[in-house]
Amino acid sequence: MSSIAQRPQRADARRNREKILAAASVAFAESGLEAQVEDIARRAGVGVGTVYRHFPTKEALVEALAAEHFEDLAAIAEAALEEQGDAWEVFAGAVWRSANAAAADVAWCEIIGGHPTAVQAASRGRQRLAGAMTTLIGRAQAAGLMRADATVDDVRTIMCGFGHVAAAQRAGGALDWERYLEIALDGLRAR
Amino acid sequence: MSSIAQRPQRADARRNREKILAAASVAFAESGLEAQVEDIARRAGVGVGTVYRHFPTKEALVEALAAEHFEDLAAIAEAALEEQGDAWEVFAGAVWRSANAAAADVAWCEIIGGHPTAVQAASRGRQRLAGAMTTLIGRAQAAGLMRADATVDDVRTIMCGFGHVAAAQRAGGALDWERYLEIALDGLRAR
DNA sequence: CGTTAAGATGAGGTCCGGTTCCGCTTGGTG
DNA sequence: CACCAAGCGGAACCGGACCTCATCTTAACG
Repeated sequence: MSSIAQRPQRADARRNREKILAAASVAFAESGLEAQVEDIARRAGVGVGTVYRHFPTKEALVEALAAEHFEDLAAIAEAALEEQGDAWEVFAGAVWRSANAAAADVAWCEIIGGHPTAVQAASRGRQRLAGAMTTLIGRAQAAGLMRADATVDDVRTIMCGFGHVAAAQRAGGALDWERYLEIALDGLRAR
Repeated sequence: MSSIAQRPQRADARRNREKILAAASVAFAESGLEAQVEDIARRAGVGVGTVYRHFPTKEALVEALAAEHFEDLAAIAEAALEEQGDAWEVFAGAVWRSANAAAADVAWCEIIGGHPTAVQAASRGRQRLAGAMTTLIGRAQAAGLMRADATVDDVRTIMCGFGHVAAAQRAGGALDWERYLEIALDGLRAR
């Protein structure tokens, strides 16, 4: 059973996998999750067949990138755990940093906004993110700076709205995601 | 030139137009704007060709319904203009009523959320809505109950987020649009 | 009741985008 | 260097959704 010690992946294959991931990242950032597989292949300089050799389905590609993004968000939140000072500012800073990271990337906005495919996957990063956020929220509440009934889900909900506002803004709507966050975070503050 | 006084539209045609509009309304409410033309035709009890006779394109159908929805929202806001009492409560009440009207209708959420097609159209209703909202906001600010820098665009932004949160909620996410609105509106309140 | 043009129909055209598949290429190994 | 399986390419396939059109139906009017 455990004789799966096959010959390791060929070097060019490993390289192609990376190229595809990078190309997909760019394409999705520009065009959102409806970017086309053929476009991704072209950017990566490979044929569509190669993309499908590495990722059985377009959805798998999306999941891989979504997982990556959630890991990034988790890293931001975990870094905030180390910060000293006003607990509200630490929390809000983490949210702002997350938003800034995501805002320029259409697909990232869609993922945060709750795109069905992305919601399933990325459980590991999402859990790390939720864990760190819970702590940040707890501290801000303990300091009396955040409304006592706030939960991680509230933050998730706000970030869902954020994702779509940012996406709509990039699509040309006269919206402003920074303003959105300002208001929404104010709504989480203690009165 | 002005001899366009053709024979009036046939009675069955007028009836069919209404049936199509009603069917589309239901289908879109259930499945969102990606509901299929064939499904709409089936619900209306007509052939697809008939749908296309009345609406040159699916987009035209969406626009017609979007316009209707914005008129409804405008009516809600204008009704609020007549209300007496706490200016903040009047404003918030109008927003809550709008949200309640839209929340059960997937397409309505998508439209409010800033669906590209819908944004173009419906200019008349949107203007009425914006006008009434501006007055409501002004009154609440004059009473010192709303943050002084709030604008109609802020409300639009919040409602964009709302639309998507509500849509995501219907799609199964563990989100809660009522909680969302509670927080967002709190963010608009004067401190 | 006959005539006519508006209206209805729905099978099929067309386009689009994900996925497959088979013949060719190539890195790795003996 | 010879060999071969892993890997690659991209034309073809396929399903799904919007839309068209040639043919049939019927409301309206004299």
